[in-house]
Amino acid sequence: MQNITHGRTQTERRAKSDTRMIRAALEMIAAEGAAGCSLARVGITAGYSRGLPAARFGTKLGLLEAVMDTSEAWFQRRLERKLGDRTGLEALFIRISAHFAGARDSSPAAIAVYQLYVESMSANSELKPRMSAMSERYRLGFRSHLQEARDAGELRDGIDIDRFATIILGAVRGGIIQALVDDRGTSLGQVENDLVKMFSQVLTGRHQAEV
Amino acid sequence: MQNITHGRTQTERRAKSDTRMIRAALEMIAAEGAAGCSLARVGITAGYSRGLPAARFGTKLGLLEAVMDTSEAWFQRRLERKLGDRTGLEALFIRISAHFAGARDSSPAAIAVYQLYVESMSANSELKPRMSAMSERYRLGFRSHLQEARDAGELRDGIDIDRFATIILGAVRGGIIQALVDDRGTSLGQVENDLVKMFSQVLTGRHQAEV
DNA sequence: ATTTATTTGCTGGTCGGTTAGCAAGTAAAT
DNA sequence: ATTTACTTGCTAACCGACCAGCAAATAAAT
Repeated sequence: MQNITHGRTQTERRAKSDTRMIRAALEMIAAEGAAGCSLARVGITAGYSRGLPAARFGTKLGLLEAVMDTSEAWFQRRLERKLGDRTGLEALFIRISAHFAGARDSSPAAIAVYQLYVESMSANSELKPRMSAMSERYRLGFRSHLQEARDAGELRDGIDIDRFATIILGAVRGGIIQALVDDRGTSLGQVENDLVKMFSQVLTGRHQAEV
Repeated sequence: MQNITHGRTQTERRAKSDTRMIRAALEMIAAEGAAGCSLARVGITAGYSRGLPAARFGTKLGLLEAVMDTSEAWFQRRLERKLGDRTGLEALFIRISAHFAGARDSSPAAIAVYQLYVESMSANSELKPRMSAMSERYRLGFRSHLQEARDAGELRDGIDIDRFATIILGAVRGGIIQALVDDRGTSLGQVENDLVKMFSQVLTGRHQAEV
């Protein structure tokens, strides 16, 4: 094994091996699903031994949870940078775009999280509660923008913001998954555009200018 | 092993073991994903030996393909019965409901197919082309109703029926997956109702009577 | 109708490969 | 010197796939 530990301090060492292993796991999950992502291969692919992932994350579930946490943090950072101080409907559409952007960059992080998301649909998935909690955080993100939009008078009457937050998140995720299954990247932008236009019309009650 | 071969003819025997194994596979996939569905356990659970699934379906991929074919045929039969001779927007909404109904019945068939659907998102999934083809058939189902609706003058101007078929299928599947991940059955009906209302408004251009 | 030949449904042993997880040991930083 | 990062040896379990062979069902021959 070569000397890959150029970072001198222990904390740097640990951080470096952590990120390398997480990255390897992300790509492996994105390519073959969670089942195809084995602890041993993660260690080797990251440039370490086959035993390190188990030593670091304890169990495979621990590794998957670390993957989830890292990816969600990465998405939230990117989202906040894009959002700036925008609020209301404008922020809502930026948030929709951020979800699509994550998938469009073909960033393994986004694809892997979707993989884990859908796999947690299984009845007895150990990461189901954690995934459910993450979904609720995403949903509340949309909900907060809808609340801001209502306060700013941007919404037509009769909009149930809780229900619409659910619908929007579901439609966004469904569209992304569909595009990923169908053919990589082809219609992702198209679907994003159409969804934004549709929700704009539905939420405001009037048609938007054709683009 | 009990005498489970009450059907005397070979064709009956084969049919019986086929359906029993497919059913076992469906439940296993629904509960633990495709990876957790092993050939050996399928055989045992179905009441046969662990070697039969491999002898019958050849490979694991063969079993998964048989599962897909069976489930899609089941859904299509149910759908046609519900559709009757309805066309246009009415048929569109019935079709949406049929997708939700499949999931709501908690029928393992529906859940297993969703599981396979999302797992085929993986880059190198061997059943990706087959799943992609099935998605296209579903999409064309929605598209045909949109075409009928346009011919009947039910649609407002400016509706791209190809794009909308994509959007509708994605939103339906996304909503179902979300409900399955979140909590079994709670919001499935709610999401179905909201989606129908939303698409009704968007496609016709006018608000529907509140329910 | 009875016997014989052949096919078909099904069983269970086995093999090579992979897995997660643990324990013991080595290398590096403090 | 002691803690921390990391590697290696190992085990028990499981996987898909292949195989030889048994028994029931079917076809052919008598």
